[in-house]
Amino acid sequence: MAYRETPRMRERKAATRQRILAVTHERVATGGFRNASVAGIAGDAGVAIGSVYRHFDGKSELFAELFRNATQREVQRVAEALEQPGSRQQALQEALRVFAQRALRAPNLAWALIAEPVDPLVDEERLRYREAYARHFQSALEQGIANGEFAPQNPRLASAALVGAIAESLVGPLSPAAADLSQDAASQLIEDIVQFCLHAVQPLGG
Amino acid sequence: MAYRETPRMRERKAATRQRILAVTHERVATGGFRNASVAGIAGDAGVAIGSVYRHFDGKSELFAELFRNATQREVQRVAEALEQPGSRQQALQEALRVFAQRALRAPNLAWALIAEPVDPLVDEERLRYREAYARHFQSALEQGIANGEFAPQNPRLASAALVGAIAESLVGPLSPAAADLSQDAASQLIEDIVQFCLHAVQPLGG
DNA sequence: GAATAAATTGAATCATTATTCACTCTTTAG
DNA sequence: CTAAAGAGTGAATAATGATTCAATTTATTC
Repeated sequence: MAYRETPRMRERKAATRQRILAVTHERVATGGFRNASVAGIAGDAGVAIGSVYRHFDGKSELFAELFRNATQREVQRVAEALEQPGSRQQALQEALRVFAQRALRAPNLAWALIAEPVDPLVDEERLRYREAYARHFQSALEQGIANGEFAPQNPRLASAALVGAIAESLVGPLSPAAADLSQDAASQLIEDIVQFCLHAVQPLGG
Repeated sequence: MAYRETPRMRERKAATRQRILAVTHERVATGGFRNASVAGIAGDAGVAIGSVYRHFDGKSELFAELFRNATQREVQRVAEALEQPGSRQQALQEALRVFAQRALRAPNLAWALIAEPVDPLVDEERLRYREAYARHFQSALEQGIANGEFAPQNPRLASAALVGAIAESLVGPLSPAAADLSQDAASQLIEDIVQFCLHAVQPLGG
């Protein structure tokens, strides 16, 4: 026998794998999954096309893993905001702000994660992603409804509607490109959105 | 000279053109623009592939025209509801209901019109479509804000958020497939959505 | 019926991308 | 240094789907 995988090689391979994921992220964040061809990714990562297939079983698997990584981070941030003890209104407000801020900072990425059609493997991940959001928002809404901080309503639907309202406001073609917004205008937009969403779930009494 | 276009032929051509548009609509309503290949369209319409190109300059133009037709109808319905005189709340409620009902009845079409990425020509039309919606919703909101029926808010943003909330609630993967809903469940879903949206724009006092 | 012009056809072509695989290059162990 | 085994390569292949166009058919006029 002669060749055996060493820690050195294992690390190097892991680094390449990471690099491929990183440049894919870059491409998706710039122009969506459509913009992420295998040839382009390989080029950006400085490896041959075939090498991408050495690290991933195929484009779908690469995309699915990327999606999982990216969304995990997003959901994590929102979940943290919602897990703050105390007023459900304040927790929801903060979570919405986090969601909106992150989406506004990377609108193409947000769109790719929320809505862009890609392929069945990614769709599966997306389902999990949405369910994760729904779980968090929904439970905060349920708690708030129970303690009177929010109006009685269908929490599952409201959670979807909140996500939709934010997504459309931020990434829909109606909104000016995020890049063109001044810092102030961006903050104002986020505050408007958060206000709209909070208002939507609050009891009519205030 | 010998051949000259006669009314008979003109009609026949127009009929074929219409048939192509109709089967394209059918396909888009079933599985989105992705499902509408030129070969499939030609087959459905009972003409050769090449004939599609006799009636349309290309797939993009065919799609753009189809999109224009389909959205015109949608916007028209919503606009009619909003143009009812009297309470802005009631008008908005009715318009939201119409929007939601139509989207729920043809969720794939709704998704194709609202969000599916297709090509730049369609994107242009989509921009107009959204602007048309925005104009109508926005002006109703502005009137309602002015007369105190709605809470003071950014009407442009609220209009986008309303569209997003409905779209996500209805066509997002969280919602069960529309086909599986009983008549009652569908009505309930629509009422919940309308309630959410109305609540979002109402003054806190009620 | 013959001549003409337009309409129709669909196989061939072009374009785009994912995927493969025979080959070369590197790394490792002895 | 050499042999073995894995890693890396990228031209070739495969799959999909839009578009073209030479040949054919059909409609019209005289």
